[in-house]
Amino acid sequence: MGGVTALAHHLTIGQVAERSGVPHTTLRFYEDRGLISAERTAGNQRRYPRATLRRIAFIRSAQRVGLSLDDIAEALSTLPAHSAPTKADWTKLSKRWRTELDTRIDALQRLRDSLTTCIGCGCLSLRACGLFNQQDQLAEYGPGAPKLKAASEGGI
Amino acid sequence: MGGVTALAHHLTIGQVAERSGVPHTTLRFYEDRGLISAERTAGNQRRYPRATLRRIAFIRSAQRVGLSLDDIAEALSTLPAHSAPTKADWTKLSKRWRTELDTRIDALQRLRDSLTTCIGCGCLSLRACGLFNQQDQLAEYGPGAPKLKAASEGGI
DNA sequence: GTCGAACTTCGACTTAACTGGAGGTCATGG
DNA sequence: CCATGACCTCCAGTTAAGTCGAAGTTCGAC
Repeated sequence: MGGVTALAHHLTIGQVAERSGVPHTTLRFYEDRGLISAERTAGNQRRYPRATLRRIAFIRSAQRVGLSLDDIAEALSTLPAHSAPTKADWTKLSKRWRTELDTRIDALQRLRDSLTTCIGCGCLSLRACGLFNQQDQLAEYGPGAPKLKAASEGGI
Repeated sequence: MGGVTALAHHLTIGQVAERSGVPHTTLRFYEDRGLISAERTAGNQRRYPRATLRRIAFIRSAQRVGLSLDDIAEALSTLPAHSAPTKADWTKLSKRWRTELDTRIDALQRLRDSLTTCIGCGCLSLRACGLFNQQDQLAEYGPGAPKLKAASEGGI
């Protein structure tokens, strides 16, 4: 119960869980997957630097828009694990993701617009619309569960 | 092997699989989940109306942008299962999804822009940026695996 | 120095979305 | 009429992302 104090800039897992809204079980899971990391006390307990909160916010944001933890882990690997990222760090990350995010935004807009445009243009079959055409080109990039083997040119 | 003929506007599962690019196993799976349906021959084999191809294209598009099969199933339940959807059908579907899709597009753009904007404005902590703020509001809307229960406004 | 909350590991379970195999049935060109 | 390939059902396995519980350890306020 009492006041958990802990060295000002080192947060316990419970504190991080509370502040980030991410369950502590999930934080350990993220650690397993290499998304975050922590120092340990003499007694083997985790202590997180504040920068971790930022990392977690980023992870959740990226997840919300449909990116996998593997993709996110790869991107995050370019950021320093324990200190606050520098401008250069962000720029690097930004470059890698820009295209990927643009593609996804495009797909979403396409879907949304198809719902209207296809009606407007009378091509109810969708056949001439972006919806269909994208389908073919992005082909196996499709849905998201198992294997996802090849995955193409790696870069996210 | 030979020419699989079948009544012109009724496709076999193999034909649908080939034309849609979706494995036949997955087509049966989709049927279980109520996403598509088929008539049966006297011998109990599936025969799909052509409109099914459109449904499948829609399903895959929606999945690609991160919607769950449950969400998609719900939306599709407003469309006629066997005939081509009418303009009114599409309009109904469109209305239901518009907001949802807009929200997702927004989140994506926010993430993308955060990668640049946060650098530009110097708030490397992201704390003042959309990334963080959205987090709270969309809260439980978040990641996608099990339960998804209360989740609360945790606040990152 | 002790007591309870918070922490530790580890392994089993869950959900979503498939994927694959076994074992049997249907359809059709020769 | 029969071989072969496409189809059928059922069920078990996989991957991703968690989630839960047991059993034991550490922390820190009293």
